[in-house]
Amino acid sequence: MTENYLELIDIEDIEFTDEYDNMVDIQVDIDESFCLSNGIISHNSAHSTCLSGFAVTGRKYHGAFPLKGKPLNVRGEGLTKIKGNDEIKNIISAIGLEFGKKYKSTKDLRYGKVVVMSDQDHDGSHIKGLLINIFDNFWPELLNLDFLYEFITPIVKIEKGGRHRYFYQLNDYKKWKSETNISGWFIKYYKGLGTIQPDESKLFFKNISKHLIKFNTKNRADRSNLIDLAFNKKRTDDRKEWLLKYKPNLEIDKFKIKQTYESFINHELIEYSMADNLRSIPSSIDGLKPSQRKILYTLFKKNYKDQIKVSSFAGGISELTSYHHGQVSLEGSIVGMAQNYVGSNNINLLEPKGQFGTRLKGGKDSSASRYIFTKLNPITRNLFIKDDDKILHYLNDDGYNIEPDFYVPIIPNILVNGSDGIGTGWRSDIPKYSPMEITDYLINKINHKRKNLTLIPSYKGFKGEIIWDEENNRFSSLGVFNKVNSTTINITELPIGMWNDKYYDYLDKLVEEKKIKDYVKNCTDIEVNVSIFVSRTDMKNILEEPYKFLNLETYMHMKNMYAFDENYKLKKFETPYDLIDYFYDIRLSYYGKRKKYLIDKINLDKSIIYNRIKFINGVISNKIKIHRMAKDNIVSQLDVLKLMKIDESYDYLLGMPIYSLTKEKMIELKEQYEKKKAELEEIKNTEITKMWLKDLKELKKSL
DNA sequence: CTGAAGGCTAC
DNA sequence: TCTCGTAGCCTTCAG
Repeated sequence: MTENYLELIDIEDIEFTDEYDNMVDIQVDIDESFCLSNGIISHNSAHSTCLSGFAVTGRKYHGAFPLKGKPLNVRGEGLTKIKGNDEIKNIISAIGLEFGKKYKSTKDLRYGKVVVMSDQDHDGSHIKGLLINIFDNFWPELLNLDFLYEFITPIVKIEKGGRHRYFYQLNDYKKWKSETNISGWFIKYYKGLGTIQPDESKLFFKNISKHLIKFNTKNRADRSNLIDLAFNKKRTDDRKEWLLKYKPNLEIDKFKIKQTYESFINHELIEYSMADNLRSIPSSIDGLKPSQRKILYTLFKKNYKDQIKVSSFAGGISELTSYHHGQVSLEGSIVGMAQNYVGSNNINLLEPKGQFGTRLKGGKDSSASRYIFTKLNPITRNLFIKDDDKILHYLNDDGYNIEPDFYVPIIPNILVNGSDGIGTGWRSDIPKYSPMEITDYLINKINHKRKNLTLIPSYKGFKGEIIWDEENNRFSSLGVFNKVNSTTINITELPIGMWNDKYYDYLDKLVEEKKIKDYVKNCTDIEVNVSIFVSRTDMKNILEEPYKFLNLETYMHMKNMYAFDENYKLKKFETPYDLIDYFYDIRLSYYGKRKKYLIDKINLDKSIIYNRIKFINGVISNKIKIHRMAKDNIVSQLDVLKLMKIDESYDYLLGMPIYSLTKEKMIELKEQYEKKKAELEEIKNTEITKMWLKDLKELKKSL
């Protein structure tokens, strides 16, 4: 994790030059009159970026304080929680702030300015926002006092020969790239502050005034309202509206245009919120979030022969797919995809080899990623067919092809494994359904059956019942209990999402409240078996509303079935049938694409064979003379005969081994040609729905 | 009615 | 090295 800095610097007003020459940083001596007070220094690794800088500026007037992770969103939060938050406590004591004080100047503070230094990425923007939120919430007057700044570090560095240039805006870099022949230029992206080298930190701190951007207030009320829009936990509907108005590519050049809080929220923070949704809410077509898709893509592409350690696998994914986030998070996603205990996955696309967690703790009992292994579950390729790999739209990360925007499985995986995601403005909850039933539903739909199946959520290995609750517009999952005798109840299944540990807590409470006498657990990590002992009189009451009393009921609903459509617009689905209908048209069009791809491929194969036959025939019959001929001469002979070229060359003919220039080989090729011809006819005559049905049949076999 | 908890990808 | 904290939304449940 890269640390984010709340950097405390006391300086006089800084004159910003209108023109910032970012070709080379200009060397300027640090003006000590900028600085006034003591610094606060932390002790961990990323802190060194700042400390390197302090080697130039001196530490007398600068203090740096490292933050860990995301700061608390204090808006609407109780004072007890806020005052108990270590991070907030430290920030307040470092700056010398007091709750409830209305600041007219920064004289009483230990620092006259606060500079936020965070990674130049989406989460970095979020952290800046959360810090702004703290000040606006408690000390809004401070934000009118030229108090808050951000420290800007480059996003990209380009180098050639002795020359180098830093880019601070992606648009500037893109513009340069489009206008320049980039060959010979070494291009380095700064992902996180950790990329910055110590001598570079020194350079940036030497020119500190060039790197500080002040946050300005245009209008105090507007500012506070906008910050409230972003961080008030109750204003999710306003945030939906805000995000629906999002327009991409509105990067503001902070060096040329005065940075305001308003523009920060509307042009920078909003990018985080959009990205937050993109990573948290799945695609309606493959049911995957980007990190999961990267995992799958890597498995498909690398074709590991054996199981691979989860921690090294995560490294491989980062490398291959330009995953720019933390390893721990990615490892968590791998583990999640391989889990197969009741309530986790209906089809675990990855196989768990080692302890990946159990229903006892809802998967939280998985072992560390360096101890556990995984591999592709073979059935995954029955869902995500290999022939489709060629027709997907692959994303591009700065010139490298990475995973596709979405896969197109043969059944809507989003319904198979469901999804939970929490974004900004929206969350997405999609229950799980039986892959077998979805497959049958699709087969019926393809065959235009009038009456189709009714789909009810389904969880692999679940022994209880799932029933529709008309009154509450939701499904109930019910555990399984048994009255053994007049004082004993035996429980053999817990409802979906009720993990054993959580259930024992509940029973402990019942014992404490004397609602039951005692209980005995005989559970394994797979089988539920709990005996509950009660009095005869209590038994009667319990059996009146057993599921409620025994806490054996959980719910699942279809109120938040949001997923991204094929254009990555957020789409709401009311029922699983909606999702299938949407999926159906897209999948069918992809069968069309697959068919076209296969026809083109077989056609090419056929032409190659045909031309080889013609070539061999020519050589044998001496129509083509190759003995003692220069290559150019052979090529012109082939030109005359109008043989096919591949990539502007005849290499696929001229590269044939000598021993294939025989009659026997020609006969063999003729057989192959006939085979290809038949194959082509067959595929041309196969309706795409038939192709689909064939895949579905294969899937059913492996289910 | 309010507050807390849980789920999950990220810091 | 491991454990723990934070965001974001929505439903459910406890107080």
